[in-house]
Amino acid sequence: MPMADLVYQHVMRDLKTRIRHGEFKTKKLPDERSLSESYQVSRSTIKRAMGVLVDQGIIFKKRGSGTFINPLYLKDQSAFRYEGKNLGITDSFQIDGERPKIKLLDYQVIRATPELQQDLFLKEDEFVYQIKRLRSVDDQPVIIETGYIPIKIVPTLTAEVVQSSIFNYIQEAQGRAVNKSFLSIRAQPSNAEDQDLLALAPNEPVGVMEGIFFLDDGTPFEVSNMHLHYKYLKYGTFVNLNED
Amino acid sequence: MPMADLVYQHVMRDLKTRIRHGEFKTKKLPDERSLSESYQVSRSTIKRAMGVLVDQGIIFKKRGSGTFINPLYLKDQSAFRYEGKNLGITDSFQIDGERPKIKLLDYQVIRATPELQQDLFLKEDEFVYQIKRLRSVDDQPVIIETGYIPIKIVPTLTAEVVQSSIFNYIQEAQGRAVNKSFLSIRAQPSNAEDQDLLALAPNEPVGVMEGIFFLDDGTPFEVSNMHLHYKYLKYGTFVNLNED
DNA sequence: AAGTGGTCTAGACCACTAC
DNA sequence: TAGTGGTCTAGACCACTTA
Repeated sequence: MPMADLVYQHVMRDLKTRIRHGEFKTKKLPDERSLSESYQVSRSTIKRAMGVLVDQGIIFKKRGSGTFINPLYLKDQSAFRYEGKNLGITDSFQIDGERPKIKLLDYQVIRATPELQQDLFLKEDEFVYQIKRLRSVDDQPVIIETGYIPIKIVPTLTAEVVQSSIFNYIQEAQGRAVNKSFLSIRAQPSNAEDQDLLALAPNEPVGVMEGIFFLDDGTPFEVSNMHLHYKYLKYGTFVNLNED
Repeated sequence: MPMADLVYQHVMRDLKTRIRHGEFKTKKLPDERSLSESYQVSRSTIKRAMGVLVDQGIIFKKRGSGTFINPLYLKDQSAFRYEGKNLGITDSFQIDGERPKIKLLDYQVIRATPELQQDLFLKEDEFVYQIKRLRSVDDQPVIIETGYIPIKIVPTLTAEVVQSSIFNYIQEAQGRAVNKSFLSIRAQPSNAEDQDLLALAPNEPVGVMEGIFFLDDGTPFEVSNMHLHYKYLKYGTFVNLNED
């Protein structure tokens, strides 16, 4: 991450920190004009910073009254570990700031199935990498991930690269960033492999996340199927039922 | 719906229509300054309108180059049905267009627990309805839902209303709509009650969704805890991996 | 160098809430 | 009536892409 020192991002992060530290006991934030004054930035910038927190479900606003902290955020911040839109998925997956270890389970090139052809906009007889990996945090296996990437997009992929971050690799090698995805989330009973690799009891389930990841020019880059240890499937999101 | 005639929403909808009608064959939209001119609004307003479309995955921007239409949007708009809308939650819960049957399991008024006081912005000694319902589709039990609603918001609630749609009721009775929610989603092994009510085998899990629903003025309206039959827990969303 | 999107400002005016 | 968030403007300046 560039970690730019944009003003609104700085304000946003600072507010988040102050919220987490319980500074606003009344659950009410200072009004926008005061914040504009204290941060020495324009009110527009305050609004933008707050807008991110609203999208993340951390705060909400009541016109005429003020800005309030979402009680759920204070109650169970772990549910916000992925913070709505900013799900750190697959390559950039992080838990408590620590990058998971990766074990390569399988790595080969296969002919794209009809489904993959559709999802990745491939023609018949095009090929994809099939990459199966196990990610662990603190020796706790967390995700079994099977990814499919068209060889024509990353013809230079190697087994070595695949054991770290593919997203970083394509960013560095080609200057193209992965910045959007479509995700679908569900749950199901664990199968034998899940139980084996994720150290699950037979009655414990897995979360299933299927995603299509896009490059910044809109090209579908990867289809990924993930089985998550159920304790790590926690998705918090703010849903605005308007705006369409 | 108020369907306000906000400028940025008008621009947003107009752009979406023009995109759908294939007006921009080159996949490139006019630049922001031109649009500002042609719509006779400020560039900021153009940016805001476009921001909504970016969030919806319909367009994407490349600094220095321009604004482009996501090819996936033109090829398969159905994949873009978009978030909350199909989520189908609680009252508006729908599966394949069919409204589920509701069985009332429990209905009483209790003193708000400290946790509920916090989530619903209640003072001590305020009361809430506790409503436990089982929803079924085609005789298949799907959701065990326990909801908590402050009596002061809907003092006229009855057992009869509770067996259909509370959201519709408050909309009709008070003209207030539920239009925002914060949801947290996870999964866990089913307990005895889950297995009994949802007809689950011991190894089959439940999806757990906890939500706070807000009225259009920002008032927290309901806290809901749902146990879903795992086959009906499916959440799809667009994720922007930037901004954090 | 020209064009395009990104950030930020300073302020006007509106809509709603609380007292 | 005072306070708060919402919308919109007009414009400055920056960063990146393309040529």
